[in-house]
Amino acid sequence: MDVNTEQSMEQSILETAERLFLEKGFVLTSTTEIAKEVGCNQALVHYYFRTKDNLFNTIFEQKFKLFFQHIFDLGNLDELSFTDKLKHIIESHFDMLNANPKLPLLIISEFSRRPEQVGILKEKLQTVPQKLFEKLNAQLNAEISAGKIRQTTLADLILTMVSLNVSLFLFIPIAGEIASLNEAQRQFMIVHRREEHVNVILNSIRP
Amino acid sequence: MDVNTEQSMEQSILETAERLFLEKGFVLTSTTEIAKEVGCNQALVHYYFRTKDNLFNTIFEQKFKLFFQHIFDLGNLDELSFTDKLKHIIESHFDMLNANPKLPLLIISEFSRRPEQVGILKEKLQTVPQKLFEKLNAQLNAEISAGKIRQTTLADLILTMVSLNVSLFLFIPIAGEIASLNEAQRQFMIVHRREEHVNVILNSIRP
DNA sequence: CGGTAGTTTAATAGGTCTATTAAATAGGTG
DNA sequence: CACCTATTTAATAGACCTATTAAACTACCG
Repeated sequence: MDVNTEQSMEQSILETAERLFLEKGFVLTSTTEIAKEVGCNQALVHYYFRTKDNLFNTIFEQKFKLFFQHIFDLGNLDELSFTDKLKHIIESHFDMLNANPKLPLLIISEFSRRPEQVGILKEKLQTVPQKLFEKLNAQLNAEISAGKIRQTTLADLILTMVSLNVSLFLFIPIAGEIASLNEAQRQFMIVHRREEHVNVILNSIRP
Repeated sequence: MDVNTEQSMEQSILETAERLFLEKGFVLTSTTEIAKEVGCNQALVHYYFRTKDNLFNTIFEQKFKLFFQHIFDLGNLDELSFTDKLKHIIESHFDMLNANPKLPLLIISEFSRRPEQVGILKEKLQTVPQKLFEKLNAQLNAEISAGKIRQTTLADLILTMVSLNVSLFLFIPIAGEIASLNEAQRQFMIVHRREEHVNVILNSIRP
């Protein structure tokens, strides 16, 4: 088989399923529809993945990791000041979401509506880089002690960042439906808010 | 019929449907299940509301209004400074969400996943109090001109507020599942973040 | 060329869901 | 009581969904 030009059915199913799950969520995506989009028989989906839950978990283990672990993956720019590191983390987290704008809703809905099922992936997420958190935390506390940053915690800062970044991409479809944003307006909003999130957070930690 | 002690079936169906829609979303809630919880025949749900879509729209027109219009409903504390008004708006918005913690996910998922259906309610939301927005906006611009607040827009401030407040209640189920928060920890987090959201926003607008 | 393992399909069981229909029941009014 | 309207139920049509099974197809290997 020509591996370069023609992908395996298994791979096609995976990619189509990923796209559909992200677009419509777990419940509204049927194995029948996945098969139709791939152009294969519906039984083939079950041949490769046995159950719809399996297929979902196979795909989104990786997505969950992306979503949760990305935050600390680049806090190791050692030479930078805390503020510059923070700016970098915010922008990089924002960019990750911009590249995966439908990921937050999927993760939030699946966690909220089918916690038992998604909880299976829980232990695989526990690999949060504790080390990097501790290092950043130490640097933050040093700056607080030096009176350069107001009293706060790293957890609060991260929660604020994730809240701002995630919400933007959650709200864009609503804004699109209600305020009828066109593509240019949508793009402007994204660029503008990227800056604004940095401003808000950096301003908010001044003493 | 004893109206005081025994509600009508129609009312029971409405209340049960509201609870289930909020818990599990539109797709995962069936008219069969609503009927079972109410203790009536499934056809009765359709007798009163004809379709599941009707039932959903009947219930959530009011919820949508609550969600979108609450923001400006109390910006009319004329004597307060802009900063104090803003603090008041943030806290009041937060409290509304705390009283309806499952509302944000429902609204966001339904808008994102079934925009056609929910778009029907769009025009009913257009009644945003333009007047109050303009008044607040004028006051903000005055303070900016006076150099008391950094350059920003009211829309940005509101988006930031909604992002912070909404996200907290979106993330709590996830935090509960992953970090296994108990009820006391959950409550502490809510009280703490209510203060923090005010701090972040008010600090962030200093010049 | 025959066999064999892996892939794909057709067919279908068994379940649930929405919505409709016709029949049963209840409650009030003349 | 007889009637009438509004409510409630039982039954079911029709659609779709997940998962399984057995049969067909393909390609490679000896």
